[in-house]
Amino acid sequence: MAHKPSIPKGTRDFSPQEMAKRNHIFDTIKEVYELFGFSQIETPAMENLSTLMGKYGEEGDKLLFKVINSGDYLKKVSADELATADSTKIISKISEKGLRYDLTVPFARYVVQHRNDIQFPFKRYQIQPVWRADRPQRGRYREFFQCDADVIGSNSLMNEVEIIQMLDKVFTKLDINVVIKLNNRKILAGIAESIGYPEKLIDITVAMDKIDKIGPDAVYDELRGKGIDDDAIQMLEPFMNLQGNDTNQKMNCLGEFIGDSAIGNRGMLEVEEVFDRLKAFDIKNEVELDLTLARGLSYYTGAIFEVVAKDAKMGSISGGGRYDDLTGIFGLKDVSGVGISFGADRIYDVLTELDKFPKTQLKGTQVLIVNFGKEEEKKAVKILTQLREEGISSELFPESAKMQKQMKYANHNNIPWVILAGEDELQSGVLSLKNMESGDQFKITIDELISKVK
RNA sequence: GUGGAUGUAGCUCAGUUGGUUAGAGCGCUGGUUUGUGGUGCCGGAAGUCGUGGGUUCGAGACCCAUCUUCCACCCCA
Repeated sequence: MAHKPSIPKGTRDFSPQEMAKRNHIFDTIKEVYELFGFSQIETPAMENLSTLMGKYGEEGDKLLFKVINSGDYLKKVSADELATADSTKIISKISEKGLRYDLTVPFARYVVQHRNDIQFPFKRYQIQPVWRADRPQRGRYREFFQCDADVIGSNSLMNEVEIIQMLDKVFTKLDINVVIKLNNRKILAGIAESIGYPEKLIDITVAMDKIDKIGPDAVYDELRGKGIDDDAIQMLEPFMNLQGNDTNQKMNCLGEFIGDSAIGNRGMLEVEEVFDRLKAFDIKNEVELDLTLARGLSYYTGAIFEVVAKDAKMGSISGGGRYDDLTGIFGLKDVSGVGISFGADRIYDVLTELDKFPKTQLKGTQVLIVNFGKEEEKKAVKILTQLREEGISSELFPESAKMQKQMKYANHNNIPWVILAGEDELQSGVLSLKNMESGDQFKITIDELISKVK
């Protein structure tokens, strides 16, 4: 090898062992989604750039991977334009496709495009990779999988409640202790309104969101930097300091604060209703009203969710919210949706850190038949076929290699049973079966073997 | 995108103020009287020291660039 081949920054290969673990995560999520009545769709890796641009804020546009046009892609660019070296201007001429940044926007596009075939409310789930041209770090990749579930075409807060149940169920099944954080964009809007800066909603919420990380003083500094005056900042203080999980206290404090804001009040009512409806269900994990939870995506309009693992240092491992008009941008008005996304790659990292992957061997080959040579192979093939017909994953070593090599192969691949069918066994008509874990070996007939391994 | 670290056998890492043929453990591989893996013993292969330049009589060590990974910021799953 002259130069070792490599893969692009922030992308990864997955080994068979890793795939077994990843599938454990995907299967768990899928199972819960289907249990709640969601059905699966897929959309292309590439979307038209016009579908993606402007949906994720200014930062998001920068993080989009653009796909350069095929053929002579510079043909449409004049020499003058090229000379300006203005990449933002030129990009629109040389690229009209981009890799999807998330699954929600492509879904909105899907809903609008197929509106006549869809029966609302439409509950779909989607498990596919997304791409972001971010700088990679731990738990942060340029290609990663999202596992989305959305209900579109229903305003009922029952959907929010179901989503919280699904979050709870998935993380309970995966054995990760989490805090499910809940907030509402309308409350945040009420706060911005009450301190006199309704137009600074995004700046205020982005700053508030960081309180856990950088502390109140740094948040106030950032707000000042955004042009919020000290009086307004002072008004924020009381509930910036509201910690813990006392929902009533938070709501009371909030009521006094944003009582005059119509939108704020609506947000409070929504949150109250969600908590109220939630009482009818047995939720295993903590559900916390977190008034500082903001979430960057600009399309959220109501409930917002975020899930954080209690026992691992990792950003959010799941997030979502309600968006009242995502399809509006694509020409379909007044269709509200609410959804969540599990970050499978981060969940993988958390499970690895906490050593929480199931210990029981994830299903692989159960039986290896040792290959003793041409003659014995004929009998071995029959046994192999019989085992497979019984639904037992089994393989015959493809060549009559040394016994040591074949045993090592079984060992390395965690194959629990090895069948020895050599000259002796063919004579006597019984097989030798070896348990690779205990090392025990005994004579057995094929039928006994099948019932034992099955 | 901004700032800071990192990169030596497949993996985890040693490598002294620049000085002969670059080391260990694990893994891999061969043997241990040829029908038995995972534990023992003996042997072996394996590295253009991330890549490309430069300084020097001499560079794995120093300088520059570039890439990767990691860390902080931004933002986020």
